[in-house]
Amino acid sequence: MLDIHFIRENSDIVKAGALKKHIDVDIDGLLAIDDKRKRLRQELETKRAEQNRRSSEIQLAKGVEREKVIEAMQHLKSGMVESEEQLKQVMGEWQRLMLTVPNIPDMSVPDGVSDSDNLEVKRWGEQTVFSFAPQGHVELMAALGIADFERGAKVAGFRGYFLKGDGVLLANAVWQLALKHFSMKGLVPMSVPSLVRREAFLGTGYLPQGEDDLYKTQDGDYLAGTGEVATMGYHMNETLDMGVFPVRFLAFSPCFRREAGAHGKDVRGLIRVHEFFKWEQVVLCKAEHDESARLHEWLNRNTEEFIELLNIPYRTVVNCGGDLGLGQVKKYDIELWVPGEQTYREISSASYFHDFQTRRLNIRYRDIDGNMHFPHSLNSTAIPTPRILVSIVENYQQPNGTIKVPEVLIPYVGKTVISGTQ
RNA sequence: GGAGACGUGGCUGAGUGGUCGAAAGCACCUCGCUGCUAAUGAGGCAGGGGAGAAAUCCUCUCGUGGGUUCAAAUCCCACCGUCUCCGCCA
Repeated sequence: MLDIHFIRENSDIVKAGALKKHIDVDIDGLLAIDDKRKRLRQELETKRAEQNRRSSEIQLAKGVEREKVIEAMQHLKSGMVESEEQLKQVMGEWQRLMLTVPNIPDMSVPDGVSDSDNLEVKRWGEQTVFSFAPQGHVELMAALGIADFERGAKVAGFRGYFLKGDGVLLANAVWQLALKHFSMKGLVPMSVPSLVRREAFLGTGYLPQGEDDLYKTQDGDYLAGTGEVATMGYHMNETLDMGVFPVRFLAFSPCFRREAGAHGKDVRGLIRVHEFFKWEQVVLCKAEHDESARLHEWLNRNTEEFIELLNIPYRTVVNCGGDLGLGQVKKYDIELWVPGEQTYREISSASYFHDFQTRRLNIRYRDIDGNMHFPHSLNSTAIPTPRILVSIVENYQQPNGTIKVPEVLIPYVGKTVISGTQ
């Protein structure tokens, strides 16, 4: 959510921002409603002031005088009911519109409509060259018996999967290495809920617009698609001490995604699944743009370093306006080389939001002068499993269909080659 | 699933119809005292919105939303949340 004062004073910038994000929003409509809201409020406040004045007179008045004032009050009050009703209606509309106003993308965000317009800003490592015809991860893993997609579908339905034997070891090894790598950066590990109340989804900006992408329980809670939701909810409705910044969390959680709009996409394998696990970096910092931008680079670099440890070729893109979420100011995606598809596939997403989320979540802090501010928030994937396994097994495959274990994972996997689980 | 209790400022916690946006303590800030630290004295200190150059003034907020009343933190209703006990259970 943006500050209404900011929207009023910078309506051109807000409109341009929405345009860049290809999001339809009625700023003029909002401003008209806001005028109405201000006017009604003023009227009502004048009447209330009158009421309060009279009310204190009643306390002092005695006898007949008192009766007279009370009667006058009754008239005054009936005149207020209508204004109150009107204001309530206007407020409802106002709030609904406020939730639709997107945050403004940074100057450095390129124009574009979809992820195909994202701009590559970095490329690391050589695309893996094979002396044989490389296989895709589905065939590789199924043949080794470290994943089972057929039974996955039998039991869990479309996009279901089992990991098995060394597939589990591999996933576990990634988790452990991630825990070590990201903790050493100063992030505090946290195991966070996936089953979360609606409030935190509204606060992070996943609702009200993203209802279709979420699984909902019969109790009205939702299954989170990312640990970001619970982690941002952690300090919801709190006033923080300035000394805590930057707050840096490393959240681990199961993630659930309906993939409602992705029916034809990535129908096989571990790229797009309904249920996975993710380490997520979440940061709160002082309300300063430079600090946000600096930490954004830092978060993204943390993940790049992790991929470099695994020694998998990747590229980093800066997402175009049309590929940004409602609250995001700027976003980097890291994409790993997937030999089976001869393309780079997204593994990570790092974004910052300024105070868009903290406003909605009512997270505040007091500065040295005692003034209240909404801190800035950022988040970035640390690493998701099992998607990361796709790039690991495909890039590390050998002619005989076995998988070399990446050097850094050997201590955790306990072997150098994955040669099959029966 | 059954029964009950509770929800007040950054925190703890008092407050059962007007003089309450709210005692007291902690934390914090300013000034004073004090070689330093510690201790201590005086004062200040909730948030949102509006008017104003400012001082200040107006208004709303005691979980949320309704209701009663001239007047609600306080009474009534609904909802949300938290806790305790019993039952079940990994």
